[in-house]
Amino acid sequence: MEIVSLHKCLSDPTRLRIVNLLLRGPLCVCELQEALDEPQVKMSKHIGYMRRQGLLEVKRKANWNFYSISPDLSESALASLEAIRGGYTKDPQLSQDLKKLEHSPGTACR
Amino acid sequence: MEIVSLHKCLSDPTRLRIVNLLLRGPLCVCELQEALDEPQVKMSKHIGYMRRQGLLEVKRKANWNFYSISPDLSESALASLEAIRGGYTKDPQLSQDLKKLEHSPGTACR
DNA sequence: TTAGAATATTCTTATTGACGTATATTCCTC
DNA sequence: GAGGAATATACGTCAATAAGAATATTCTAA
Repeated sequence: MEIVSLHKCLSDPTRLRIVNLLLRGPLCVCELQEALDEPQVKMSKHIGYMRRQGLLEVKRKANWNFYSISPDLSESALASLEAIRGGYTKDPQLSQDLKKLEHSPGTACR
Repeated sequence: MEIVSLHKCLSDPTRLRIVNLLLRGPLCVCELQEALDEPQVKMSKHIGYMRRQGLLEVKRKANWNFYSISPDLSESALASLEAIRGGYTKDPQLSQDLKKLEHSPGTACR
């Protein structure tokens, strides 16, 4: 994955929030949607963007698409992502998203 | 500095090249220009962009503007930049820029 | 005080990106 | 195989960005 492409993925608030959650493990679109409380089309398009850039990969299970950070990333790319995971949890929005995800009442996809 | 703003700065090839060089220390515009071999206006505008975002700071010395990575960055932001410094020197363009900078025949600003 | 060097800004144009509405696709279940 | 749930795509619009040409600004030095 291109360095520039990685940072393009991280340069939008919604995408940053998505990546922040996916750093904890694969999630289905509906889980992301619930955690971020954003319209379906918005989520889908940002996810599609990151998929085209090679940052995300998808696995289909029955009716649900589970997305995760691509396992093919370079060390450098992973280091950039770790910077988010580690430090940016101080960001109120990002940490709130994580809380909401943890306390989510369980969605149909699990 | 906003997380998103930092990544916007890193999401353009020219800006990435500039940051890559500035991670080694302050440089004057003409040095950057020579190392990257890009038109003056292009350099100036990208530098201005990063300055407005809070990533760069400037110190004027006589006729020259020396730019450097802002010292006010958060730990997280610094970690993101370290990811570039450390790993992305594998990138042919970025490492070539560094070489060209080191072997530069000395510009008037020094 | 003028010429010139270093750098920034303005203007225009073309491209990309973000968003919403509506619609399509895919798969499951009955 | 029809209906519905989960997700993606198409289309139109508007804002942001990138690039080059031309011009402006700021400082130095003679």
